[in-house]
Amino acid sequence: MATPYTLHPSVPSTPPPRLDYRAALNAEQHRVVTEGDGHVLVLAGPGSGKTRTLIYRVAYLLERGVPPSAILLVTFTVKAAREMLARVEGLLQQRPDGLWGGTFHHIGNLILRQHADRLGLTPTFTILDEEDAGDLLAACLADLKLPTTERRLPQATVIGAILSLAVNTQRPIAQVVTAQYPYFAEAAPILERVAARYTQRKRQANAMDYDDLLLGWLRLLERHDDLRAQYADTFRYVLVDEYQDTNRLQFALVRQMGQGHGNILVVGDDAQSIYAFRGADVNNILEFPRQFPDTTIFKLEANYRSTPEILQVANVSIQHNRRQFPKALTTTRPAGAAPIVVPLVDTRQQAAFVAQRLLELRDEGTALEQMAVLFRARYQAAELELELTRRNIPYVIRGGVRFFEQTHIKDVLAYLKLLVNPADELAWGRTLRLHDGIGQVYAQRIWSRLQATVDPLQAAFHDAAGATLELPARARGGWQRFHRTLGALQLPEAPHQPGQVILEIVARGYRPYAEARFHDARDRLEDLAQLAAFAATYRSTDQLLADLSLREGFKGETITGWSPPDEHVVLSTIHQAKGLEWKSLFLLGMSDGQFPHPKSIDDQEALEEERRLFYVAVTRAKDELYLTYPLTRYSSQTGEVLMRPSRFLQELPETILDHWSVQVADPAFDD
DNA sequence: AGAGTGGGCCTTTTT
DNA sequence: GGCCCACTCT
Repeated sequence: MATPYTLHPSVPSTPPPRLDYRAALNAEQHRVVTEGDGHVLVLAGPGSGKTRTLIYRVAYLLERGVPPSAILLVTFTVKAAREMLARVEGLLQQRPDGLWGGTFHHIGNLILRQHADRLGLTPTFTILDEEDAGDLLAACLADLKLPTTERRLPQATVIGAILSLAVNTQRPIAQVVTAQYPYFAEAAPILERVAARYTQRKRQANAMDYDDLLLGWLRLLERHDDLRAQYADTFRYVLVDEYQDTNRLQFALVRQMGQGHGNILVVGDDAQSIYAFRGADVNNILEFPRQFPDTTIFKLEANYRSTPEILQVANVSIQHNRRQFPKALTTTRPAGAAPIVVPLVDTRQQAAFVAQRLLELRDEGTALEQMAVLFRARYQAAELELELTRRNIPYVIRGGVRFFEQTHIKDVLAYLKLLVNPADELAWGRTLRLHDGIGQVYAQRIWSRLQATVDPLQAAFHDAAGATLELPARARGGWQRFHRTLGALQLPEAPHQPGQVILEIVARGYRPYAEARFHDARDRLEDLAQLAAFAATYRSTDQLLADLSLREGFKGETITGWSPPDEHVVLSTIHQAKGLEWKSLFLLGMSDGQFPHPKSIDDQEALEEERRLFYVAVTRAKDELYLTYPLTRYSSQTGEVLMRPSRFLQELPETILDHWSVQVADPAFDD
């Protein structure tokens, strides 16, 4: 049996105090917690205590004697799982050891490591991230040796996106292409061939991409009666958070995991379904009662977050959507101020206004922590960032480059990968190419020689001179250096602890390489030291690699010594703000042509999704909401273009909004 | 031919 | 703010 996700090692503790569920929950939440058996759909509006309800449900089950290992709690992100388990621990004064909590991918990984052989892999399989998948796809494309001039083909990364969408939505490739990428319609048959080749090469490399973690998991259950029985026996309660953002493949998994016991409780809000672009299907939640006809529906409609004025804007707006569960959110909070619409001359003025207002609010006593600025698309924050820097207002922009996706991190991890999984051709290629004289061509040649042997690691180890590799002098020098590093890592006295292995790799060769290649080598080497320190908390390298592959964590956020300035305002896309709340909220770019996104306006489904995004944005605000938009936009062709307010504003009655007319002083200097 | 620079353009993102 | 592409210089 897999080791399920746990927060900490087990520690014995005294029996917890029995919880007072009545006092902690409202009537409806209480019903969910105590009557949540069978197929249950919990429609939880924003700010309705959804997470609270879920953790009390888990606590309730545990208190009633359900073993933690019989509970499967699936969340949208690793972070959400961690937070929930920590809160359950806080409630029960006891670690819910053995509870299966995490993302679909996380659970899939745990299960697949146990039964990799059934899929023709070994338990040390590598997990490919999107970049790796793209690289392998590019190689597959090359395998097909297509005449380059003949047909217009998507880039490897685009092919990756198409294949991924096909898997996650459980649709044929041709259908995905027709619907989402019509300009590549005639390439569909070639994409099928690329996909087949890709599957083959992944198996050869003992590798799975993210989608395989779900697909492989489903296949295990569908094709192996013993495993289906085993897991039906293991899990007696399945709880799924953020159900509105699940896709069809995930639905199939939920259904499978719920077979037998029939205890599937899903929590979500159809009005907050905002991930269709990556395969989420709002029909999962809308159709849940039809998929499981004995479903009990609970509605959490009491909002504890926003003022009535803010909630009214959200409620009125979302009513313009057709397909949804009817709901009537009510707030428990006293009246406040109406949301404020603020037109500005242009995006610069918009940035200046926001910066100025942030400072005013801070002077009036609102900490920067309690304020955030949201936007539809990342680039919309560029001017604001300049303005905040100019005015010395500390900020944190959520997202950005992920720590583990940076080149230098991936370079070093590639060494670990090939040690754990010597079939991993991407790891070989990547590490080989770090050496002088070895590029795409010679890396490929070396790998094809190694691949032909029984044990590539041993083969590499035994050919110090590269005698069998037929390399030119310069590449042979690179090979010898590579060989020395590899050899040092395989000596009996070589470190096994992953943190030390990383230090060894850096000391052996990556340091000089990084110094020569990166102008910011010092920072990157510091990152690697942080990585080593993080890795030192692991005993086994394969565990480390699996965790890293399935981990969110942005540069600066997770394991580096960097931490945000004490006081800071948050800048975030609306998508990344889901689930969060702030006292004062700014929403930028509320103009037609920016929000809703122009590509969505001709498609009812897409437009409704944009409106849900607006709904998510508005409901992040507790007390104050500023909706700003620039009146003009510059276009290289037509010059200055006048813009109208977003249709999401125009479709609201004037009376529920306040309107400001402001003039902001231009900053004195331009840069 | 290949690297270096500048301008235009931009959905959204987790694993 | 960053990426991609085009254009230019070596």
